[in-house]
Amino acid sequence: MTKRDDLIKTAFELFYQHGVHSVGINQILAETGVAKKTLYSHFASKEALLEAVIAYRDERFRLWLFGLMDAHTDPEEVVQAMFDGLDDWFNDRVDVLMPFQGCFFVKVNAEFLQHRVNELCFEHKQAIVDYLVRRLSQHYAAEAAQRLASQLALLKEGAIAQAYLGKDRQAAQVAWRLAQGLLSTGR
Amino acid sequence: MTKRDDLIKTAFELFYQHGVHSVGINQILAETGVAKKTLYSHFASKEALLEAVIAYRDERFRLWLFGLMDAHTDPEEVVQAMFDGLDDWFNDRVDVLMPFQGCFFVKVNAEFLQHRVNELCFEHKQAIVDYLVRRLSQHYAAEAAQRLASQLALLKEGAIAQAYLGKDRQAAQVAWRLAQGLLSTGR
DNA sequence: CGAATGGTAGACAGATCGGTCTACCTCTGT
DNA sequence: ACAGAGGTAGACCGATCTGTCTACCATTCG
Repeated sequence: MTKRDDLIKTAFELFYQHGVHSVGINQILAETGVAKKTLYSHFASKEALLEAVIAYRDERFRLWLFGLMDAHTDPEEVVQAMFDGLDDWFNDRVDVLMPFQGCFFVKVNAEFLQHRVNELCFEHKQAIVDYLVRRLSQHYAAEAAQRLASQLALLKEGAIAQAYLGKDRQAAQVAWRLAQGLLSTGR
Repeated sequence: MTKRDDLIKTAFELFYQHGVHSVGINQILAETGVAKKTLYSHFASKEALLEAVIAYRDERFRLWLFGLMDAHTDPEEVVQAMFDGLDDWFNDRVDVLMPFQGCFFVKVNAEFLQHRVNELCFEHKQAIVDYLVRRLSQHYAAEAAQRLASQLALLKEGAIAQAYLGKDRQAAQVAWRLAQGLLSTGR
């Protein structure tokens, strides 16, 4: 593992747990054992490091989630794979995502306003909606696929929020039950 | 308006928009025109001010939301009142809540870990679930009321998340459609 | 061998933070 | 008129922040 990767991974863990503004550069350096000059040779600023961290988490999360869903073709199974995955995440059965602390992008987004990172967080969420639309379009009309994707995204975000702040580790199952109603009735 | 109230209101607006750690005491003082000594005569620390801000927002939000829902008795109307209210909030038609910037409690919660304010944020969410259970218990069995409240809370949080980070101002209507399916089928 | 490269350790600068304290001003009640 | 209360303005303190810079060390390569 390169020092650059080590910095990104450690920064992610600290940002994820304590928030971006609560974590200092020196804390990240102490945790990794990397020298300050090395950090600033890889990243122009703390903000540049944060952007790399966002890209890192975005890639990890999407690869994990889409990997689960790619294994199915039936739309109900595709969607179930997502909520089953969320259930695993909420209950810390997914090593690659680190212990569950809510949605990293929601948390980062909460700390900034009219800032470049807000756009990056939005793009992550949008990429997941786009994937849902793409998969659902194989079995539904364009309009229905779009509507279903919006509804499923809402259920996914609701589940994450309830699992974290609401401390309901079974929120993914609640969301999945609601999603089943959607897929069967085609509301 | 007392200086104390002015401080709380201004601190809320700044914390809500930019995050707690991004806003300094001096910024709040400059905005209100209150002297630093006056602030520290009312609040022991920035953290104490934050706790007062949380209590302020909690009261305002609950009074607004419960006020809407208290006006109805039929469970479907009670729930519809909630999602109609959310729709008004997302589209800035509720002066008392300030321009929509997502859920204040979710944002504050994101900036702290194992901290007193996390508990306060949780209590706000719990108070709303408790209210839902109480209202639904008038027309449903205890178990069904509990299950419905969990589902509705998930839909509410999902709508807020989608409206803010997802930039979907119609998220409340999406959530309401899903809620209608719940109430009619009694799933 | 000896120069260059790329790392470490950490002092340092400049800004900003939360919080304290002094000095002054302006009302109010007697 | 005058004492006291409560406000303002802002200097000030120590801590901490991001980011720069110097000095040194280890490895590698000609």
